[in-house]
Amino acid sequence: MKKTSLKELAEYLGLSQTTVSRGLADYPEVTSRTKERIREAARKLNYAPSSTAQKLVHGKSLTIGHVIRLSAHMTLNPFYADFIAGAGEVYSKSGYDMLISMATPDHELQTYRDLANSQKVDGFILSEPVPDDPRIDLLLELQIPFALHGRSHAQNKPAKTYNWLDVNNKGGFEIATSYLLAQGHRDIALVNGLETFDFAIRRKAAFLETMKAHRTPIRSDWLISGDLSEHAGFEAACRLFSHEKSPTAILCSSVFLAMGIQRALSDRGKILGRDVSLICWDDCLSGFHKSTSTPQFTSMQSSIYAAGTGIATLLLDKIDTQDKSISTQLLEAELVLGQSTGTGPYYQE
Amino acid sequence: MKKTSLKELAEYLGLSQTTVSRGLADYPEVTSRTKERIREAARKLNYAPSSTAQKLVHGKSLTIGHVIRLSAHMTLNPFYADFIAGAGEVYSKSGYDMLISMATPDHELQTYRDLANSQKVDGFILSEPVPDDPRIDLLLELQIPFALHGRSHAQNKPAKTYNWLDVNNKGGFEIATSYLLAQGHRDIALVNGLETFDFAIRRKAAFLETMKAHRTPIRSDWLISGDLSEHAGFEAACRLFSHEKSPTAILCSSVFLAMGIQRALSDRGKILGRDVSLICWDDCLSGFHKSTSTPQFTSMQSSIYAAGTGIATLLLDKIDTQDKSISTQLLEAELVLGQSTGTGPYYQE
DNA sequence: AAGCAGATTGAAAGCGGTTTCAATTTCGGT
DNA sequence: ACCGAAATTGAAACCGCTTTCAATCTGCTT
Repeated sequence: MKKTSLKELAEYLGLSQTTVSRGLADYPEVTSRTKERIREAARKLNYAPSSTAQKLVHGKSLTIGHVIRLSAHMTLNPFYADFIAGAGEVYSKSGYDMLISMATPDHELQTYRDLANSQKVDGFILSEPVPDDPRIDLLLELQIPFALHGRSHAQNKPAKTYNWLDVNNKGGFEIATSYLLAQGHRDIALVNGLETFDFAIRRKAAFLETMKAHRTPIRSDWLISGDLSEHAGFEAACRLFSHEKSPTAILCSSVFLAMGIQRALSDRGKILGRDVSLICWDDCLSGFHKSTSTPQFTSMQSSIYAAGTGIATLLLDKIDTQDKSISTQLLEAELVLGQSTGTGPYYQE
Repeated sequence: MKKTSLKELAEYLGLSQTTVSRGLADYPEVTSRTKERIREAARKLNYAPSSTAQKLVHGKSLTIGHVIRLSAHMTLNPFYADFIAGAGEVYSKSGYDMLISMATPDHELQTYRDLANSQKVDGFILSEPVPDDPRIDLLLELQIPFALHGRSHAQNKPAKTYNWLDVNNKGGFEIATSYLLAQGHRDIALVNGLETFDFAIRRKAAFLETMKAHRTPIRSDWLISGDLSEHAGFEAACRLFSHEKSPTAILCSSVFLAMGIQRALSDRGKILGRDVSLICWDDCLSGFHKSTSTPQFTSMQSSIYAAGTGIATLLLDKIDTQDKSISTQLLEAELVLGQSTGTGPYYQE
């Protein structure tokens, strides 16, 4: 099956390229009879317009770029798959394509620059923001549409103006902390992500503020931050339970951490929900937990797939309508009770 | 910062488009002095060639397509992130882009067809093959280069000829089964993936054959297959340990299954490595386990990241050299001893 | 039958580059 | 000072499509 060009198709039909092009694009001035002829010939000759040529004419790439930062350890956030799936869904429905590019941290900004300048993409979705994220300044300067998944905490600068969609990390951890307090826990530890990331900063702030509001003391060695891996969770729990005094409840930032914590507790003969309570943030990695009756972990749930569809919709809307205004969107996380929480020593009806 | 076209750049320099184009492409016939002038002006005016225009003239898209099948449950294989990271690494080094498209099962073939006909991609990487995978026939017919991650078991047809890269599932499970037998286990259960997938078929065959070769009986209700999720692992283990007679060792197809199995055993007060042995297939989801001293699970390890780089390299080589011959590559999985295995009742020095 | 509006059709000009091929310039040799 | 070869440069064609604008073809009015 060979590829046919518009020219060949037109010659075959004895028509001009103009008419054939218009016929396929369903222009009103082409008779429906000839339209039918054209469509049939196109099918027969297996014709499909070259998207490259179309892009050139229209001056748009109909492509959205996602640049994935490969850290030094080549580690990649497994949730990214879900996020991309959500965004990709939206793209295909709107006739857009998704271009994914890997970049090591030192090439990252240049990658954005190249993609924008060569006009390979009409816009970007950014993930994993850090405070004062330099990508924001760059893309504002390049004047290319973009939307950020999360927010970038700006320190001494005027408020940035850019599109973002974030989950309410602060509100979520306020709810979680309050819940643990209400269940009679006072000795609560935090096992968080690296505080170079915006989400970790917000979650920690929520935890500290809520504890303070309840006049509950916090032990600084119970504030742990690190990778969001099973191993890091295991190590953190080992540290938390190596002294005589240990927490009765833990708040952690990922299901992977939660699994590691559970393993460490198991090793010590402690049972989650009975001896120690645990609430974890759960980005709902699909396929991980299907319709269990009661979930293993009590968690703050938010679908990262939904975040993907939401942010893609937001960006495409900005691009299609040429709307220069800024949109932001905050998704709420939901407290879902599982088997990992129970009442603490200070509980009262 | 506005975009500049070649024409504008040429006018600014007082040169022809031809010379400027050649200067930027580092043609030998342009004096190094003018080359320098051109490069500087390009930098100053922020010029970068339009990749669309370049693609049109070269007739190639320099893009590889990955079509991701979204199952009915919108569930996505989390390992895919790693696989893509590996492939993406190779692409960026070779100047290729990666186009990712989501497709529901009923639109899947059409998605491939559209991408190929509109010449958006120069080739495809296929994942998650099923027996007699229809995508293979389609792409062979469309005459577009592609490579399959895995293999497609053909039933009553002549041997397919296509490029593939697979991990040695059969060899891996033979090693794992033999190891369990050598450690004195006889009552071994298999918790496998869905047998609609090629890898699951091969692993089951390896298990059955190895058991048979050792004249060890197999209980059909100890052959379980299902999703590769934590939950499925939990359920499978619950089933395996609900009768008086239960296995002393388990072979399972994913770390997620392993975690679910461990949880179910924990609930029953059984300890992995002491009461029950477990070997799991581990695709080495990055960030999941960083340099632990002794790994939690004994496993057959194979890096899916490496599979991504390998298959991308294979495909790009075929495309760049126009080589029509077929290449195949089999990666070996490695048995890595962890804490989840110990000797069984029939063990002897 | 002439005149004209309205309906179809097509030639040609881009879109932004690369490349062929011809034209011009430079330079060494005599 | 003159000639030809080598080095440099540029005009124009082309990649495959869309769209402007002019040309042709209808059918209807008077």
